Amino acid sequence: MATIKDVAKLAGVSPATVSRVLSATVVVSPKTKMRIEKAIAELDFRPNAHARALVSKSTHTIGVVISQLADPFFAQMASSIEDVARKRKFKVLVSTGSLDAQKELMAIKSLQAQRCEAMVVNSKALADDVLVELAQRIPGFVLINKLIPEISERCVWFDNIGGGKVMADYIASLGHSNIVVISTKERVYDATHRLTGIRQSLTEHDITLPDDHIAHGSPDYAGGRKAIESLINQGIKFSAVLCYNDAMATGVISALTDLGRHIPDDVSIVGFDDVLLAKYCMPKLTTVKYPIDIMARKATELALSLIAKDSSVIQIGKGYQYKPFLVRRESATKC
Amino acid sequence: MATIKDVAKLAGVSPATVSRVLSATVVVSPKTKMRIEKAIAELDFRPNAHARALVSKSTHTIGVVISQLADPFFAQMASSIEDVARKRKFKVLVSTGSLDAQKELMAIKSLQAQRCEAMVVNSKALADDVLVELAQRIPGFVLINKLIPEISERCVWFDNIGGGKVMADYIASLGHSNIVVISTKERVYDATHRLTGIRQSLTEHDITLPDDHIAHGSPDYAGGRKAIESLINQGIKFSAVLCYNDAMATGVISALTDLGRHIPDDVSIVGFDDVLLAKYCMPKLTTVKYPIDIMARKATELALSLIAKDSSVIQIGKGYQYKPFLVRRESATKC
DNA sequence: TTGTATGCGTTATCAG
DNA sequence: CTGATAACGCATACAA
Repeated sequence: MATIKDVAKLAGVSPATVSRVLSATVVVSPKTKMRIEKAIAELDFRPNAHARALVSKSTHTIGVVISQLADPFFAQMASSIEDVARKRKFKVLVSTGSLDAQKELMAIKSLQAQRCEAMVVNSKALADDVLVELAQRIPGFVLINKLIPEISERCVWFDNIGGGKVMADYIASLGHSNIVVISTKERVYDATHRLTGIRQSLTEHDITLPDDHIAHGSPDYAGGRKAIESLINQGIKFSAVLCYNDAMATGVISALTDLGRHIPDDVSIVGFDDVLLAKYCMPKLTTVKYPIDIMARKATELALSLIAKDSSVIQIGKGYQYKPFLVRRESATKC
Repeated sequence: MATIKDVAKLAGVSPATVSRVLSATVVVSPKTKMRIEKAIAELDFRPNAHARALVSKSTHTIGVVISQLADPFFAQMASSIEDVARKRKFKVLVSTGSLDAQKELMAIKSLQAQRCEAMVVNSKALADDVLVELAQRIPGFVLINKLIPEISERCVWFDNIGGGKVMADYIASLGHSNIVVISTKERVYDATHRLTGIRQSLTEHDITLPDDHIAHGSPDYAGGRKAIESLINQGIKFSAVLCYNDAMATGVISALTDLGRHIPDDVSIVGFDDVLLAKYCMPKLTTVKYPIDIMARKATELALSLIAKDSSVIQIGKGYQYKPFLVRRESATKC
């Protein structure tokens, strides 16, 4: 690929002048400018971003760390980040961290090696103190899935406990008292927090939730199926199912329907997240809204503002917590 | 951030020696090696990828161009690419091109500026000759959504015409003859090819498909709803609906169900793509499998092999066409 | 085994 | 307005 020297030679000027028309920061005579632009086009020249990064010490790149891209929830998140990044002329580097602390750290280190200026990370496995250290070391580091008090101004998070409450409150208000919970062990924080919220709410409503009314599974369709089947096989009776997420809820619906149970007449089901799926499935899911798109946008803007040189005002806030709310659709009804 | 010089100074050696332990290509005495590694850890040093790229002329980066990340289909594609890339220690740079030729070109140019060695692009809007030129200029360029004869060995594509046939053949074999098609105008190639396949099949079965039996909409849930509603409002009768994709199919199911029609007893519906959604919705979608995960893996491997220096054997094939097949689930039945 | 010097492609500083 | 020249951080050919 052609370099700035080639362009300079072809246009009969010095590399410095070519650089000037590229950055458009200094005035160049219209004549030579035209000549240079012609040479650029002719050679199909593209300024080497690495050389630029090296000398300018700025890469205009934002890194994204998520566990997996294929999950609609994370895809939505990545998409929102990409959207605001692109509008600000930032490139997006994606690194997946699975659910493994080692891999997550590798992902972040790789992003550091690329000299990403900003970083939005959804960490499932890294210890808090490691994340705190990382945040201190990396100026544009923003955490998107949890609050760590020491770096609260770098956190954007969702009130999962409140989310658990919302779903349990609703189902209690519908008159249900035989409730089961489909949870997961794979996304530690989220799941335990949601469960905590559920327990709080149920206690307030004087509804008991025995341990054997809680089943675990992988946080997807298959996991939902298996979990609800295990509950049924144990002979547990229930009129309402509170699910860790929408995907599991669809698995529950499917398993129950196969067994001849009607949703929501026989059993009410509440999901969590409100991914696209929730609107598409039948019956449409009543679920708890997790505004990941808005959160991802905010996180990206936060990360970008942290590294903005032109902003004289540095805002140190207390972070951004987002609240859940119920989306009433068709999968839950009165007992 | 610390540089190689800082490390060298701290370890009491020359930068060259540090570089040697980093690349692990030349033997360094165990003692100095240990000293250097200690210094690296102490300074939390990360080799600057840009400086490396500049001098080594290799970035180990693969670029991905897709129209949008939020769509489950593209998310799956990006995920598969990322997966094989990571296993080969390649970074992934994502650029979205919407459905606009200008933006797609911008996305590719940006990836070029980053000196991506490989590129997997799903182009919806760029003209074939532009793509051919791009492929010729960029060694690791692979097209994932269509065949362009001039660069067939750089193409991985799906037989959309065959896919249209598969769905129409099936619905015809079930005895349906009043068929409507829900298509879209937003993804030109795919949609017209699928429609072509449908027409071919129907002609073979002596079934007519009047133009007013074809409705268009955005390729999503809402588009499916609107399209089928417009058909109904026109008073068109049908017992089977062939949809451009699964998302539209769910919209159709929803609209029809709202109108009291039962799926599949009253109306049979066939989707396309077999995204996750198809398994989750109710009734589960009978659909045409589009093996995007396998295709994306293949495309990535192809792109990577194109730039592999160590492969003495260069395979010039005729590209990779993937065939559709029907996934029979619950949304279609005998007339 | 290790150190020195050079260059990768750009930008920025300083003269002219 | 334009042209040398140095510097960014690293890898490598060449010396030692």
